[in-house]
Formats: sequence, C-alpha cells, structure tokens
Amino acid sequence: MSRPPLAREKVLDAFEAILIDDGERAATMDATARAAGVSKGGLLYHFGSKDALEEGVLERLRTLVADDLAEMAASPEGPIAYFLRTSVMQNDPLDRAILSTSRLAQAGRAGAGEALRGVREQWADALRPHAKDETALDLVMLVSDGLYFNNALSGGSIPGPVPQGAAMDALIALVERAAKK
Amino acid sequence: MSRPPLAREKVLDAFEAILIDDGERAATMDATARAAGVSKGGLLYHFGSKDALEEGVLERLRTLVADDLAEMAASPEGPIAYFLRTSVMQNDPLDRAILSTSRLAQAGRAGAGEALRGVREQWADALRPHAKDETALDLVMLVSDGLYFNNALSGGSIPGPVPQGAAMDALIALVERAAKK
DNA sequence: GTCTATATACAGATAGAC
DNA sequence: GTCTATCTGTATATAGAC
Repeated sequence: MSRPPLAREKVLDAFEAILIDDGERAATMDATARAAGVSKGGLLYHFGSKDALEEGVLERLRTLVADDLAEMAASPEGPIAYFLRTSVMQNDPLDRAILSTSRLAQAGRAGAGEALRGVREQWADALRPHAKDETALDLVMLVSDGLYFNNALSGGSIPGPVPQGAAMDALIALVERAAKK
Repeated sequence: MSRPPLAREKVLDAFEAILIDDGERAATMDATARAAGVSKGGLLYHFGSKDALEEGVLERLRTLVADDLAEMAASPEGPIAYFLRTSVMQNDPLDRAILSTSRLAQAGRAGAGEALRGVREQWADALRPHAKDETALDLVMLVSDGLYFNNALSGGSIPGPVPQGAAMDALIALVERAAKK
C-alpha cells in the first residue's frame, strides 16, 4: 500500500473539477491535462486511456466511502443524523468523488452507475439497524439522494435549494422522529 | 396555437430517448436523426442547431409541467400524495422530459439547470399550502428529488432501488404523517 | 517521466441538389 | 421538406524525441 505519485492525484483532482463544474463532455483528456498542468502525453503516462482515468475516480470513491462508513459508525450524534448532515455538499473529497461519479453515470458509463449503486447499498446496510423498518430506511435514503441530486444540479459550487443551518437541523429532527428506531 | 408537425415531435422523442438511455454525449444530431428516421439535413430543417434541439426539450417540459400542476391541484388523494406517487418513473412524457432535461443540466447546459429549478419551484409553491411548515415541505421535495435521482441513475428503463407498490404506499403514508398539515 | 507531432474518427454546421 | 456532400473543429490515442 504505497502512496500514489503526486502527479496522478493532481490529474484526478483536475478531472473531477471539470466533471463537476462543466460536465462530462467538457472533461476531455486535453482539458484535464491543461488544468492539471501537464501535457497530454504526461497524462497518458499515468492513465493510459480515458477509461483508466474514469476508473481512477471510481477507485478513489471506494476508498473514501470506506473511510466514511467507519466515521459514521463512530459518530456521537448517531449514524442517521451523521448520514443526513454529510449528505449536503461540503465540497470535501468524498462529495467531489460522488458528484464526479454521478456525472459519469449520467453520461452512460456503466461502471460508474454500478459503483454508485454499490455505495448506496453499503450506506443502507449500515443504517438499517438504526431504522424503524424498511419504509423508514427508504425515507432516510431518499432524503439523502435528494440532497445530493440538488447539489449535482447546482454544480457543486452554487448553493442549490437545499436546507442549511437551522433548516437542516429541523429537517434532521423531523426525519429522525419519523424514522429512528 | 397550431399542432406542431409530426416529424418535429418524432425528432424530439428520439433525442429524449438517446439522452435517457445513453447520456448527453451519445445524443448527437447524427444519432438523433438516425433514430428518428430522418437525415441530418432533415433534422436541421426542423431544428437549426443543437441549441434549438435542446430548447425544444425545455419547451416540451414547460408545457407538460403546466398540465401536471393542474392535475395535481385536482387530485382526489391530495397534492402531496399525488406528487410523491408521480415522482416514481412511469415513463410517461413528463418523466421523460424531466430526465432528458436533467441529463442536459448535468452536462453543464445552463438553460436546462434553470428550467429544472423553475419547475421545482412551481411544485413547491403548489405544495406549500398543504405542508405543516417549511421543514415539512423540504422533506416532501427532497423525497421526490431522491426518487427522480434514482430513476436518473438507472437510465429510465431498469428499475432502480426505489420503493414500489406496497412499499411506496407505506412511504407516502409515512411522509404524509410527518409533513401534512 | 514528460514532451511534441500526428493519425484517425466523429462532432456540429453549411451548401446546394431534388 | 428532405436529401447528399462537404467543411471545420476537436476528441482519443499512438509514435517517438528528449
């Protein structure tokens, strides 16, 4: 388990940024290379194809989700509140990986869609023991999906019509009242 | 208010189908023309540019939403239940227009994002009088967004991890208990 | 490891025949 | 109205120099 080369990470950061801000179509290898400050040839040394570049994002997502599941389990406010609170865009590495993967999935990349479904399933499994029943679990998952969807539309930077601050606290309380075991 | 030519509608149908099934990048004028059974030149007679083709989808969306708002207001089960129930993919013209617009929005088309936000606002305005408070309204809107997001990921044809049948009834009951005035 | 140059394919759009 | 032919730009990928 060695630390990956810095240039590789810089390329992935740039690729994610373009995916999030301008969409899948704008996230070309050329644009990614330019944004990462390398040449196209340099990029292709680290990622031999567009597919490999996209797979790099999925790999990153899987790693970050594993970390998040550990934090969720240890969270003092409880997994459901933690899960909902971290479903709003904080622009952290996990948010960016999910948003990027969501762009790839909506562009028809099959692997990205599967990755996203897998991640959602992991979260559902972790939350199930804390929910009243399957309906309550559905509610929690869908509210979280809704929060992400709005983030996905607003591009990650512009705030969407998503509850923040006190409104978010009230929403969490409402969902917990309806869903918590 | 004259009925638009049939070929125009066939082209829009084809464009939406490719957007939904294969993503924005695959929805080229060439592929759209082929799927609609016309030549590229034929398509360009009806829609002079890619922008015009996309605007055609947005126009369609606005018309269908206006119809839906009227049906929602007249619904016997009440607007909230109607809204949630019709948030699951039924593959009707409105679903397809929203999904198509969502693909365009995620591809960075500014007009599509604005259209979607506008539509969401219209629904929220219609539901507000029936919700306990703004938090309850947030809950209803986010559950609906979540349902659409899952549909968007699964491509419109493959069923996503979304409650159906009795599970959907239970979810609607739960949300209404938490949110209905 | 990172670069330039280039091959190949396909996108959007125009011109003009029928 | 609908077609074919073609122009121009740009995407992914390869070859090979440094």
